[in-house]
Amino acid sequence: MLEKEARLDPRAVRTRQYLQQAMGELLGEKRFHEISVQDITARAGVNRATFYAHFVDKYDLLNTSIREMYQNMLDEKLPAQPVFNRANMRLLIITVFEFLEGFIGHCSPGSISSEQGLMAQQVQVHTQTILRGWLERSGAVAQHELEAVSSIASWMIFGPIVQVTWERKKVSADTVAEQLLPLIEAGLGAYMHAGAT
Amino acid sequence: MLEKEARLDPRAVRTRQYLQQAMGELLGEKRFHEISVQDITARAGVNRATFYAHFVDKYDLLNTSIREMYQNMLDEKLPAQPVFNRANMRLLIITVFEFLEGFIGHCSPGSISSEQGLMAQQVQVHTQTILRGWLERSGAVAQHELEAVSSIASWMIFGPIVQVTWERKKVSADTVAEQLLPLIEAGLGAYMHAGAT
DNA sequence: CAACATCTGTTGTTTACGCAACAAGTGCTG
DNA sequence: CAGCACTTGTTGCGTAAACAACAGATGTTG
Repeated sequence: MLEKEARLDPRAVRTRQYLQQAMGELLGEKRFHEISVQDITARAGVNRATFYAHFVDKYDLLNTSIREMYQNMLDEKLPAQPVFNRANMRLLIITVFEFLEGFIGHCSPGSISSEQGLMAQQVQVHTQTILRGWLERSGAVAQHELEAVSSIASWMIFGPIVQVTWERKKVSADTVAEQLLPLIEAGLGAYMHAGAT
Repeated sequence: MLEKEARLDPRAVRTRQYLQQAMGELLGEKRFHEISVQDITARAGVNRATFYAHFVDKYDLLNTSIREMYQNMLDEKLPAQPVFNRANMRLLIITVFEFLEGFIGHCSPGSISSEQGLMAQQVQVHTQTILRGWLERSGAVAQHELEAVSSIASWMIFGPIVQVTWERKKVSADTVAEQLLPLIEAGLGAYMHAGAT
């Protein structure tokens, strides 16, 4: 992602950071449903009314945080203006895998907490949004097909990875990518850009 | 020190912390006279106009920071309401020694920078202020003698310690205290409280 | 020395945030 | 179920900080 268009007031930037950091700390101490907005703001040292100037509720805070962390990881691994091609799909698969593993990899098998469910959902939705952008940039899909194709593509990546991650199978991100790419190409190769980047 | 009487607005507390932390970082990178208020506020992420809402200039910031750090160390080592007695003088000597050593102990012998000079001055002045408070609490000194006695007492502690520290002699805080206490008692024993605490 | 770049100290205005309070909602307990 | 403690979402007001701009001061350079 390029430089933000409008510079945010440093105070607002800071406040959001405090709130997000507080949420992260509290999630390490108790379950999501046990955490109140009061807890978050007290931990962050921010007035509770200020919380509502930035987020609708604690779900909004969590979802936003997850999306931003995921997007930061994508920004690190992918080119600045990715198109829908094999190389970028590979990088995306690896990123999704590593991101999910980072969250789920620390739980006992079969245990799915509400925060993990929420987190997984955010990753899927955001992955779809990203793919939609890629497809639009490539111009290989008709406008009315964008939603369908991006949804299918995201689930082809997301579904198998979620299953592998939740079942705690010992596989590497590269292995997963090598297994998924041929299948994705078989189904969506028609929309793929032939060139690099 | 007991709980502050009026709760400071958390925003102001934070801003001061940022500024003080920025000063500390910059002092590790360049000399005091090379540091501008602009540098400090940029590092702290605080608007320059805000700096002047809290401090008169960069000297004020440095002096205040030194005094607060020193006072924090004193608060850790001394009882809540110290009186002018042998035990507390001993603790004070140890604290002064350790505080000065913490700043000066990392320089080459004979090298006295302007920040160290400023820092030493703050310690002497603050030590005198503290001793004045002790004497006043003990009631063993007439009002018109408070300044003189507290000044003498502070220099009897401060002077020898500064010399030892600057000359880089390898002595412990306890050793210095054992050497200074008899001399201080000989000179100021008449004002000392006999009891503990 | 004049010109210039940089910094300082200040000012008025705008913006984000702190605070106290309130009504309503939620969960727990006897 | 009623009572209670706690939380939520919101509001109006006051406060601290951000911002842009200005005049003056300071240090450097040709």
